[in-house]
Amino acid sequence: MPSLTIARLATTAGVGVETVRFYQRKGLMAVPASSGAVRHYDEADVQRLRFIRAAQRAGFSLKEIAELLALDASEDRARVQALTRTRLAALDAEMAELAAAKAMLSGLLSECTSGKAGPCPIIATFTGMASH
Amino acid sequence: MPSLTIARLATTAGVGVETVRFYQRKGLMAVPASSGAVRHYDEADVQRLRFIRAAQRAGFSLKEIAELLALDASEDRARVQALTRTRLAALDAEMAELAAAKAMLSGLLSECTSGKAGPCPIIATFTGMASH
DNA sequence: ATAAACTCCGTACCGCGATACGGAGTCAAG
DNA sequence: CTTGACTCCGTATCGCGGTACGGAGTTTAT
Repeated sequence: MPSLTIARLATTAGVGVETVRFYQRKGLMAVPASSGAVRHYDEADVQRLRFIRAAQRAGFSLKEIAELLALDASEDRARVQALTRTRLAALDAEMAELAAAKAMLSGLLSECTSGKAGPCPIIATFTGMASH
Repeated sequence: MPSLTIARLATTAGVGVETVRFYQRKGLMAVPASSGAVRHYDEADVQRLRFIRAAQRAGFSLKEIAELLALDASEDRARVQALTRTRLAALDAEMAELAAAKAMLSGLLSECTSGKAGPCPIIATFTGMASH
């Protein structure tokens, strides 16, 4: 059985030791029972940490991730699907926001590049497109 | 001259009174000189607040927004363009992240919808695609 | 067997962007 | 001319996601 110290666990999963402890405090990971004074971790813990990072990249909060982790072992497909659909919708909204922001900034950039002299009309550019 | 109290300024711009004060403390807005005990605001302040919200939507931090506001009156087109280009690049990166997250979640959703019974393989789905 | 490195655990602190609280002063309506 | 709403200002607190510190105990290499 591959037994890791907390430092090896952390570096394997690409996080800091303090972050692992933080996740333990937040209930995202169990603190393993220690036979002795030093606690040991295994491959499942690495997977769990990797999952947490991936879910964060998908925009889930740590609280939601805790729920997903709890759900992983459960049969509650409906709940998982609900969380997932909610997040997908949020992602679509965020992408639309980003697209709008890109358009705005591109506009500012061309305004600011083409003009000859004087200040770029930063505030005017933004507020003109701020209808949201 | 349209003179607004802080509460009317705030609600007109769609923020809270405390938020206006917060921005003043952060140097994003000047505290107007008061003739008397109550300070007065005008349309330019509303524009400024709207600009702040728009710039936030574009992903600028308050610190960067403070710089943009300072730059608005200056002739430093190069600096404005640099900030803008940096933010555009960051937006592209964020959009790629979101697209990847969408793909991941869509995968999970179909996994979880199609299967008959038992738990959805949440962790497995994420960690399998976590190559990033 | 001793020094260096690591672990454990609690607690404090960080940056960000707000939001809340509370006392004193002020302003407008009845 | 009082009452109630609003303002001013300082300071405290919040939620999020960590990061840092420090003392005591434990492993590991030499």
